[in-house]
Amino acid sequence: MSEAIIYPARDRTVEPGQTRDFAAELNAEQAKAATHGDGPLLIIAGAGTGKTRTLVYRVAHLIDRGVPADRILLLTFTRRAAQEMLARAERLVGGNSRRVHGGTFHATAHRLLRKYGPSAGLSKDFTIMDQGDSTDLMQLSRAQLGYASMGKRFPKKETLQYVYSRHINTGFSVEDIVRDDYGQFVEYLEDFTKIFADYTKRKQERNLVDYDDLLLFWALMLEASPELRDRIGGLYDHVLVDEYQDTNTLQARILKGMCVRHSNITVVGDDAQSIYSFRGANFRNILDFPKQFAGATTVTLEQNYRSTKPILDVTNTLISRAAERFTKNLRTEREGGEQPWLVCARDEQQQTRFVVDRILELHEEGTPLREIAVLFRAGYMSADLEIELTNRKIPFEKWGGLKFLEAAHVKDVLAFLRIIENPRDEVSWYRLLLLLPGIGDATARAAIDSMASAAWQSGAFGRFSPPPRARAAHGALVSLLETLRSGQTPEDAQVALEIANVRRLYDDILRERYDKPEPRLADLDQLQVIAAGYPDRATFLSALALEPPQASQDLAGGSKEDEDCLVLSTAHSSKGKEWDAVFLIWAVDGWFPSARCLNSDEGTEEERRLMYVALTRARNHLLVTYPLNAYSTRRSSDYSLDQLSRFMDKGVRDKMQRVALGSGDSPAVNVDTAPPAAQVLDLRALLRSKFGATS
DNA sequence: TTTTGAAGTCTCTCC
DNA sequence: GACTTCAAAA
Repeated sequence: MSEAIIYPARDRTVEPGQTRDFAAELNAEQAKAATHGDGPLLIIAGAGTGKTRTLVYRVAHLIDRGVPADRILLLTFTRRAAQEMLARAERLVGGNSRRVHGGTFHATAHRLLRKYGPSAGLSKDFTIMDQGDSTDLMQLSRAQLGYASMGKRFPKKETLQYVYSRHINTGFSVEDIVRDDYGQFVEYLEDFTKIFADYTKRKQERNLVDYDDLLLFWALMLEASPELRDRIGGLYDHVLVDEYQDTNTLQARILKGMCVRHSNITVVGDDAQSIYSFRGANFRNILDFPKQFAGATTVTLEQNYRSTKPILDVTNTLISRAAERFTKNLRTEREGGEQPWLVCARDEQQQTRFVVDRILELHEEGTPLREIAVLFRAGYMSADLEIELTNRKIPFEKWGGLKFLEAAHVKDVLAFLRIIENPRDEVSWYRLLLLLPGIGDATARAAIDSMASAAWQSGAFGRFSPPPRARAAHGALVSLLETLRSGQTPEDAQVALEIANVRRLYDDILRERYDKPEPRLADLDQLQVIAAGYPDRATFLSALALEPPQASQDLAGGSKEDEDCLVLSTAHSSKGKEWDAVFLIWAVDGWFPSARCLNSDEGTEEERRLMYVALTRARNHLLVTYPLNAYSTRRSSDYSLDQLSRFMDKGVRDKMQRVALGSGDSPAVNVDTAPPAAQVLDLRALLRSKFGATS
């Protein structure tokens, strides 16, 4: 399949001074959006309608028009999206576009806070906490106020963190959130407030900033200080926002503040693809845009360039069932092509085998592995598939659901670095003190209190006198910290060296704690490799919090850009991407949609949109599979594990070719019609592929 | 006060 | 099957 069919034309570079022929390279609606002048612009862009292309051309148009590149701010949802867009803009307008400021809301907030935070009473050397750290700190607040040992039904630290975060991001009152989502805890409403107050105080005292603070402080700088609003808002002449349907109220406030002077704001989104409500996103944000920004122009993109008609027929039908919809059905000129498959497998193993076999078949036919993706609702659902791919030596890369930085041993090592960076980092102190033999909760708290009363001087921990049984560990830690503090040689591998030093103490602890330490030690090796790529400790720690590596390959340090390898991804992480062939596995009711999202209509609707996102990633081949027997005892529950996802209703199924995989070596059977020869699978033949067969 | 072992709780999505 | 929490032992 040549790219020319997928896109109307390639992004074309134009010599300086030359005018770009938008009419030739974009369709009418795209061109209208790209060449829009000043003032608010809302682009409703359905899946595959050239949203990125339009945005990239708009950036090019602005630069052509004389807007300095570094006065354009491009906010995207993920780091990957930002990189892709800036790379394409560069191809279009040349290196000049590299000066466009781009990134996620959080990364941009971080950059601005480092620069302007001190003018707003924020210490310059604050530490960023990730969600796990916030949860740990919430636990400290919870315990401090004596709630840890209250009745069993007191909300857990995760619940507290969720309510807090939701409150900040949506602006809903704590009371409303608790009533709506955690009715059983209404009696503790006052306690929620008390804990949040303590949590907030701790963050300030310990110089810590959580994800929500990044956004909140950005908004507050704009709203509470006319001077800062002028300085920060004055940095940019144009603000462009991707995936606007996934922004929340707090982010809308930020945008309002950033554009208060010029109203040059462009947002792109698709309400049918809003899938981040758990993060406070509200797709009504996109509908309210014209209200928020008076005089907004709206452009709707409905011409799909990605998928074939049979695929679009399925996805259009799927989304037509949504309770509320604001975009129309998409149309395509890509007639013909393979009808999407709906494949029923006996069990997980058969599903896995089918997917792998079919992947090899596609690959034999000339589809590069990189053009094939397997999608699923949650990260763990690909476990069996990953094993099989490894056995068959098929290279793959997994997106989303990566827990590398959340792994306890990685966080442990980072905790050492963080207390060097920020001696007041209570979360890290507590974590690493508990690692030491002879130190438990009580001693750790005593040590922290002692340091706090000594104003967190660097020698404070050395002067703390631990109980006798912890004396050895205390001494070892003190000498390690001294080594780390004194080692200020400005070498390239400085952070990596620090990690090596930490590991002299930590590796033994790790071996002591885990039966199988090898994989964890290997993780730490990887961490050292990553660290070597950063100039200094502060940059390294901030980058890890804000831009966690997308795939495990990123972690190995080497870029695998060139390598042809299959993509496994959660449905969430697949957004914004497209592949020639897309498999969706585990299309089982209770799995996708996830059972825990089915209590509410909103939850169900969001799951439907999520499946829509997943299926609209496909250009030419779409295969949905579901095993009949999950035969695991993963969860005893009242929903049935062996039914096809409710979203694959009759109307959707009728537009697919339905196949039930036979048992053993017998060929697959089309359940709708007699099996035509073309659909019979030859599993044996596939085993002879170049990846080598299993026995 | 720390450690240890046993019972109990859920499983996601992401900056 | 991994992680948390609780209660009893050291």
